[in-house]
Amino acid sequence: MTRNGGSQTRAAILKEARRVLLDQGYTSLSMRSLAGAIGCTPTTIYLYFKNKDALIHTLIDEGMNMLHGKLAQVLEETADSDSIERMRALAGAYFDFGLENQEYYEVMFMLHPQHMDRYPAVKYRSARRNLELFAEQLPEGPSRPVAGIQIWSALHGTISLLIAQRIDKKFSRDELRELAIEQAVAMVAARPIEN
Amino acid sequence: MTRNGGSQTRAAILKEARRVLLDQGYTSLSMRSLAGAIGCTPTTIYLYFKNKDALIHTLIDEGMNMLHGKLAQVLEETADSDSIERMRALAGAYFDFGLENQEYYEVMFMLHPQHMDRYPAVKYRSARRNLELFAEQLPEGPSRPVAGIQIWSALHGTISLLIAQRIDKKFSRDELRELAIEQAVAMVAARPIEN
DNA sequence: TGGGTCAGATAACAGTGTAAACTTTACGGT
DNA sequence: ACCGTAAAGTTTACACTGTTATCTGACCCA
Repeated sequence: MTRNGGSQTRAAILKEARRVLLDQGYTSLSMRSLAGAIGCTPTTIYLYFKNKDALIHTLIDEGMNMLHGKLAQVLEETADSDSIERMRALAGAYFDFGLENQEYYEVMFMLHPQHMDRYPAVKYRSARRNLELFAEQLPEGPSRPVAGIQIWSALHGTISLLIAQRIDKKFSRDELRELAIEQAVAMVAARPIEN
Repeated sequence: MTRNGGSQTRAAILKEARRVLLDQGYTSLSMRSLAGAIGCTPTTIYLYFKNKDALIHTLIDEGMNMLHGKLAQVLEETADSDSIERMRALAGAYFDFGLENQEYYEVMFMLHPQHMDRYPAVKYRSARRNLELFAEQLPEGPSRPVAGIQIWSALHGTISLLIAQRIDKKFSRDELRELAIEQAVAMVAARPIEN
């Protein structure tokens, strides 16, 4: 490969990795095919990423930031609405992000924990930031954080089962989307659990 | 390998596959290590299973039957309870099955759709049977089937995020379990959506 | 002119799923 | 008792995978 000052190569690796991830899926993302596509040898990638997991972690980070950008935008657009309408928009945006960026969603939330072993704890910040946006729409109280997780989990359940193709095709995505969103909305109105 | 009449070998393959799946996890389940453990060559396995996916499909089937057995037992035990109590027990049993048989749960509901491509459509029956048990606890109506899916999805969301280790450890499993179950129960009491 | 440093390449190790061709074993019929 | 056949299992090979240790070549600076 012609030398180009390092950071350009790193960028090329990530660009191609994104492309493969979206076009062919995670399974096709191999260090060798990646190197072949950008015109370098596999070992060159190891100059910029400690290993394949580190590369994936970078993609996870990207995904988390994309998601945060989208959710933050929704919050801005619904600043004048009530918290129910805001949650409806937020849940809808999360759902759509998952299905429109399936391969990103997969590495972000579905990839085997083995690949997360070396995921630096610091980086979870960008992930947590996203979830807090859900919790913040809920009435204050000691159970607010866990209720935020619950909303997220339920949305994730539908999305991940759709992505994993475990739901009978006779159920339409729109139908499932609507139901998942309304369940999230219901938790905004619900009285917080006292304890 | 000493010859033993075929079906014994098939049984040995499945037994060892189960063991590896539960002890070392899906990632460690390789045709070669499997063959090594039962004392045959990798190609012998191909006499009994078309390929690795076919072997996994068999394990998925096993898991589906295990799950069905457990849920059916719960239904028997709660035959005299009301539908709310029955759903509480059902959801709890599903949740516990997922976390007590993580590796089974993974291949059943979380494994990449690529591995499902060749999963014979007929076999989905055993999967559907499980989900219908949820729907049957709901009030009758046109939206009953999809509401059953919704209950299942929400439960799956929490379980799969726990298995994938994407939930902050400060949230206890019991807390998340309770919340997930109560959300399922809430759908039994809810008025069905009229349309 | 000589070092040193950094980007990248070579070659190799250990592993993966899978297919074609080959060998061994067991059994049923003459 | 023998032999042919079919089943059961093995050998060998292909085309992949992630990863490492070692080596090469280019550039900058003293």
